[in-house]
Amino acid sequence: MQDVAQLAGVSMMTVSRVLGNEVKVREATRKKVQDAIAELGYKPNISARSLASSKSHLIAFLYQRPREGYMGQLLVGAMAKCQTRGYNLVVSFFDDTQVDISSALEDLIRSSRIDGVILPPPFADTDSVLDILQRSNVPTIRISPERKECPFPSVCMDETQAVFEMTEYLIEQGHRKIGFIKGHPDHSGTYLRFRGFKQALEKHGVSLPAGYVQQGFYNFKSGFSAAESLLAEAERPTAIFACNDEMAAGTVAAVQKNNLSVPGDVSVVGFDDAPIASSIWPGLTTVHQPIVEMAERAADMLIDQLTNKEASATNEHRLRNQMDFNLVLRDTVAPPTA
Amino acid sequence: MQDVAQLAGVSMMTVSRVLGNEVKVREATRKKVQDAIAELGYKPNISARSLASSKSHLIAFLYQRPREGYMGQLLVGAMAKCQTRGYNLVVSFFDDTQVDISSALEDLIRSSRIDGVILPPPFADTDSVLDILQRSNVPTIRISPERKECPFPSVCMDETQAVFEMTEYLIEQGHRKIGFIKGHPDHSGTYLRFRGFKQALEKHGVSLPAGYVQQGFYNFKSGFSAAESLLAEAERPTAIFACNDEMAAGTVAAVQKNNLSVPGDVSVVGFDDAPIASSIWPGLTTVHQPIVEMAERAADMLIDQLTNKEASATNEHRLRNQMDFNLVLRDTVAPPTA
DNA sequence: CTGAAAGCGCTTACAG
DNA sequence: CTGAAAGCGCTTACAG
Repeated sequence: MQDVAQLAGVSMMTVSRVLGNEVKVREATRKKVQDAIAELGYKPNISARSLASSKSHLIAFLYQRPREGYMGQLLVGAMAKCQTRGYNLVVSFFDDTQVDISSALEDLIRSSRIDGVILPPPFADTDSVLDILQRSNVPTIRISPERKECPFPSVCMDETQAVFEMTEYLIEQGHRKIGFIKGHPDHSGTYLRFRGFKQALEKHGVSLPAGYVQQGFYNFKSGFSAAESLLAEAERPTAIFACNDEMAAGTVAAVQKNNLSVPGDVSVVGFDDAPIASSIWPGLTTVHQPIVEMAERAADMLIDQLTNKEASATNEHRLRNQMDFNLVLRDTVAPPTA
Repeated sequence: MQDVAQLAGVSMMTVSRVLGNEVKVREATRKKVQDAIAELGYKPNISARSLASSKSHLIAFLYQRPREGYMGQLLVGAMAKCQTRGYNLVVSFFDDTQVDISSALEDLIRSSRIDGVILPPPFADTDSVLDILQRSNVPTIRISPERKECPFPSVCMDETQAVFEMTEYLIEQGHRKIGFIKGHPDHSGTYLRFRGFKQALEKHGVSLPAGYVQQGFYNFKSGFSAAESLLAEAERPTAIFACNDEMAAGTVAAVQKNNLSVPGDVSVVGFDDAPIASSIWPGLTTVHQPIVEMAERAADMLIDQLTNKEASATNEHRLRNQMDFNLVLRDTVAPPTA
């Protein structure tokens, strides 16, 4: 940094300001400094910066195991964005097996001196986690929370509307016997999605027998066995809506195992458009969540807040933190045969 | 740290030594310091440490896209270990699309001041990458490389032997018409595995028609189409060996699409025991690689080397850097029906 | 809009 | 085996 300052004929302070992207630098000065940086190939030392500013430039991502595909994509998005904006992402696994998530989280905050947190489901709605974060005053962005009253901003999608539209699509195709596989009860999406499903059935006067709703847990196995229950119903459903793609894949496997065909005998739809959706045969008809983009936006919002740019950006964020979905119609839906 | 030193009645220097786990501290002194640390709940500031020691405590993991399941598990292992040993893992994506991997890597080394690198396939055998790392003097551990002559240590598995044994198992079941789906030509495992396959066929006098070997690229789609080619052979194979689980899953789907059953008509085996292996139906018979453990060991070896513990540990590592595999016999293999 | 001074919390290198 | 001094490369807080 010394060298850069010397080459540009200014003080280190000015170089620091250029790097920090502050406004109070004359354009000509800024230009000189940037040229010097480029010429010397200078890269700031992150440790020194962290020490001096008592900011760690670390963002934590609180990960819980299920939903591999979904979490994997969130990670990709968050990491990419953090990387380009000069932050590092610390991924912390909190498994169900972990006895005391609260104290583990408190340790993490104190020892890693985290600047902020990205909170995917299910933690985006976990009171104990939210409490600690608020008390510790750690800037946080939630991803797809169910409850809106929390003071932390969030990025989300209208999951209820998405499921509503997909269910209407099934109904338009002629389906009247539609089974539903719920996700893990800890996850907000489970409720949001079920709500949309019921709204669509109601609107079109389609009934929902009790046996048509099965509990799943967002993984392949639970989808498989939930589907087996559905297929064993006296009135076999002609279509099955699974709350995510892993369970939809399990459903497809269960149908095939029972010597029935997808979509000939049973139509199947999922949710997420995770990698597995295009990795099974037939290709899964599903709701596309812009998962990578949601994570990128969450990281952007968080870093904006950390760098005090939120003042100017607040309005923009308020507007753009609800993302668009779209239905991906692949090959697992067809009109019912009977 | 001041406070800890004061409470323990020693200098900061001694506290630092206890933290660094150096030997030259009297047991009694060490005990006092550790008690003080515990009482105060002191956590060292990583930034300050990095700055003073000019070590970043950052380890890079060079990631390339295909093989989601395999890479995901490597990441889990490497992250967990780094976390417990006080390092942070920086995951760097290098896609094929990236024009110039070399200069991207050089940037990464200079700007992030990385202490070391974990190098999974295919980079473990990529000359340009290895050259830069050697020239830059960055400690590196390779995972499952093909070539042994490189000076960087590695952790591996006897993939050739594993495939040999799995192939013998198919032959024991009575299969004589066995198709093979290769992986991406850039990846070392592709060759190691094909070698074991051919050795087993040779030993048992089983022939291998040219059409029985198809090219795949470690993803579902390529496995699906490679399998379709195999199934179209005049003499349809009764078993198919796919070089990884994603391609094996694609193979299972292709068989089912052709109205054949697995394993009734065609047996299928994979390699890795990635999450997808137990996420399809029927459950995939495959070679279990201890992927998480391999990554943990690689991280351990690297950190040992960085903290100069290698002197004492060298021998142990030399001995234990080849991991054991085992065959996981699930439900995709049965004797041929004809 | 720019600069001189002090300090962030550790470790290195030297003494003893 | 332990300690006093200096410094790592930045930023903060204060001047001008």
